[in-house]
Amino acid sequence: MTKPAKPRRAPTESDVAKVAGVSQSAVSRAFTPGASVAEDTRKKILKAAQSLAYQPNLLARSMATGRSNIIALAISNLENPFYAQVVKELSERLRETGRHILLFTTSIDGTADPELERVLSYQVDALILTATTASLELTLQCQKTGVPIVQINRESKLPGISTVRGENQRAAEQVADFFVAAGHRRFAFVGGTQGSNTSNIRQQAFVSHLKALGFEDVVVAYGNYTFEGAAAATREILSADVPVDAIFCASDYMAFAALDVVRREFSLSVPEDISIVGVDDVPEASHSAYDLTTYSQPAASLAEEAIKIIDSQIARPGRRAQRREVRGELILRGSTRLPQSGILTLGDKKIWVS
Amino acid sequence: MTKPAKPRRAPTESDVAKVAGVSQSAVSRAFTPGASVAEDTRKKILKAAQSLAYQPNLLARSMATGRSNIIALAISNLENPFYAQVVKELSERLRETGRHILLFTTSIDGTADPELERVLSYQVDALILTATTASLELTLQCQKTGVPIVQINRESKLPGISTVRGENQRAAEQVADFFVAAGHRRFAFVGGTQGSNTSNIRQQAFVSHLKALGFEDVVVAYGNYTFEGAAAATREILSADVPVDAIFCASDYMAFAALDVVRREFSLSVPEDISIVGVDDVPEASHSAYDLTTYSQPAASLAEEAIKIIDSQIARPGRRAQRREVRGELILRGSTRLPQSGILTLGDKKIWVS
DNA sequence: CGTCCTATTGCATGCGCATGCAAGAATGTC
DNA sequence: GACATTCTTGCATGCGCATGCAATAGGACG
Repeated sequence: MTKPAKPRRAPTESDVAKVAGVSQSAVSRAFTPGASVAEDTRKKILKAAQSLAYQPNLLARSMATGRSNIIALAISNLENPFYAQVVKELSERLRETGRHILLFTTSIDGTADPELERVLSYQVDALILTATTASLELTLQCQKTGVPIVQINRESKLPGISTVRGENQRAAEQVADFFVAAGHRRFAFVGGTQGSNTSNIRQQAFVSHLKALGFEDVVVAYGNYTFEGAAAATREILSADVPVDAIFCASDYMAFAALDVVRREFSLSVPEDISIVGVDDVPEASHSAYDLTTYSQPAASLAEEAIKIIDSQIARPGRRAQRREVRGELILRGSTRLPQSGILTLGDKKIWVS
Repeated sequence: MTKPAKPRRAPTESDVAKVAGVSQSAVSRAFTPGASVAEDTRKKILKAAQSLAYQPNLLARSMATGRSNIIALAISNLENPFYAQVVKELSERLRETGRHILLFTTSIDGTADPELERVLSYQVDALILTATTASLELTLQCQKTGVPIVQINRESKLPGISTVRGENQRAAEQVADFFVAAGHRRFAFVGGTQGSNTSNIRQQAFVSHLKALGFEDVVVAYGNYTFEGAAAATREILSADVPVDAIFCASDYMAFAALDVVRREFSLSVPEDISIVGVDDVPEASHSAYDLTTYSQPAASLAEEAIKIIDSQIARPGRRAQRREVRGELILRGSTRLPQSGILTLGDKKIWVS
C-alpha cells in the first residue's frame, strides 16, 4: 500500500499568495511577527497556508535575514552522561526561542576538530563548545564574522571566547578539606586530559591546597575523561608504592571507573579502605550502585548561562567575552568516610558529625 | 585586549571572483566537484579563496541545489547512555559524507512533539527518529515532499516509514529460555512506555514464550524508559504477593534502576535471590557496579543501517520503506544465575555449565 | 589555412523569503 | 467635503550559490 507519491515541491509563499489572492510579500508579512498586515488579510492568508500545509522555508528565511536560528553545538564526550544532560538542557532551552542545534561530535582529546572550522558555513548564529576548546583559526573566523563562541567547562586563553564553568577551584579545595578532615593521609588525583584546563585547575587547586594543609605528595594520573582511561589511571595509582586512601576524580564518569577498579580489581572497600569523590553529580552518582560523593555542577545552569551569554552577544555584537561560574556544592554520599567527630565547614555549609 | 572587531560580512564567491579575476560562476564551479574548470583557473581561484578565508555559504548552496546535507535527528531519551551512543555513531558516520545533524529532543512519552512537524522547514534531507514515533501529519508531509524517515528502535504502523531495530522477539525468547533453564519460577517484566511497540513486542514475546514453557503469570509494570519510573515499577513488582525471582527489563538503563531497588530497598542479593536482565548492552552494563546480563543491541550497527536506508531512499526517491533487524546476543554477566548444569542453547550459541 | 570539435568561461536566471519604497486605501480632522 | 495622516499592499530587489545556455578559445585534423 506504500504508494510512492511523486515528491512534489513543497508549497512556497507564492503558492499561498496565489490561493489567497494576494502578493507574495503579503504572505511573508503574515508570517512575520510585527509586520504590517490587516487582520482580515492575515486570516485569509493563514487559511490558505493551512490548506496547502505550507511551511516556511527556514533556509530561505535565513538567507534573507542573515539569521539562521541555528546554533552549532560541538561536544567531545557524549558518552559521559553529564554532557548528554547538558546537550538536552541546551536543546530544550534553545527550542523555547525557536532555535535548533546543529550537532558536531569531536574527538575527546580536546584538540578542536578541523571539521569544526567549517561550521561557519552553516551561517550559525552562535557556537557552543562543550568539553572542547576552539582552535585559534576558528576563534579568529568567529571574531571576524561576529559569531559568538561560548565554551562550557573549558577555559580559553584566547580573547573573545566566553566561558561558563563550575566552581573548579572551590570544588577541589573543599574536597581536599573534606578528605583531610576525614583523616585521610594519602591522596591521588585522576585528571581528564592533560590539555584540559578545567582538569588542570582542579588538579592544581587540589594539590596546592593539600600542600597548604601539610600534605606534600599527591599521586596524579590521567584518565582522559574516558571510562577505560580512568580505570587505567586508577590501576596506576593503586599500584604505586604509596598506599593511597583518597582519590579525587575530575569527573563522576571517571570516578565510576575508579570505583569499579578499586572494588573489583583491588578488592578494597569503599569508603573503609579508600574514599572516592567525583565532580558533576550526574544522576548515576546517586544510584546506589555507585553512591558517589561528588561536587555538583548543575547542567541546567550551565546551559542557561551559556545561552544568556550568547543572547547578550547577539543583541550587542562586539561585546567583550564573558566568563561565568556556576555554583555547585559538595554532595556527601557513601563513597567517602566522614570525619570522626566535630564540625566540618565546607564553604558556607557546616556539617556536624558526632 | 579584546578588540571588538566590527562584524564584517563573510566573503562570498563574488569577492573571491573579484580577487581571482574571474566570474562568480567560475568560483562556484571551482568548488563543485566534477564541474568544468581549467586546472589553472581552479588553482588561481582556490588561492584567492584561501587568501580571503572564504567559506561557502551552505545555506545558499542548499537553496540552489535543493539539498541541505542536514539530517534531522529526533531523540527522546538522551539520558539513556544507549541513545547517547546512537547519536554519537550517527553523527560520526554522517560526517564522513559531509552531512550534519540537526538535533531535536522530544518528550519521552513517545507522542511525537508537534514541534517536530516544523522540522521540514529546515529542508532536511532525511529524518531519523530515535526512540520516538512519527506522528501521522509528519509522515504525510514527509511522504509528500519525499523526505525519507527512518525510526530507530520504534516500529510504525504507518506506511512509508523505515525501521531499524534490534532483535526484540528473539531477545525476549532467549531471556525467557535462559531464566527457565536457570531454575527461575516467577517472572516479571519491566516495560518502557505502554505506547512503545518495541517494549510491547518484547513483553509479548517474553510472556507468551514463558507461557509455552508452562509459566502463566508474569508480573508486568512500566518504567517509562526512565530511571525513576523503572525504580517505581520494580518496587511495585517486588511489593506484589507473588515473590518474583527473575526480572526482564526492556532496557539496561531501567535494569540499573531495578538493580538499585532490589539491592538497596529490598535487601535482596543478585543473582542469589533474584536475576535481572536488560537489553542494549550499554557500556555501563559491563561495569562491575552493575555487571548486568543483557541482550545486546549494537548502536553502531543501528546507526549504520539507518544511514544506509536513508541513502538508498535519497538515491531512489519513492522507494518503499524498509525494515531491518540488527543482530544482538545474550551477554551473560553477574546479574543472573546460571543453570545448575547441562548445556544451555541460546540461539546458535551453546553454553556448557557443569 | 580552413573547418570542426571540445574544453572553458561568462551571462542570466532562479531557489524562497524579507524588506525598502511608493502607491493606494482607509480613517480622522476641521 | 477637502485635506492630512496612518495603514495596507504590491513591486522590485537582494541574500549567495548553482546551472542551462551561448560565446569564446584552443586544438585537432585534413
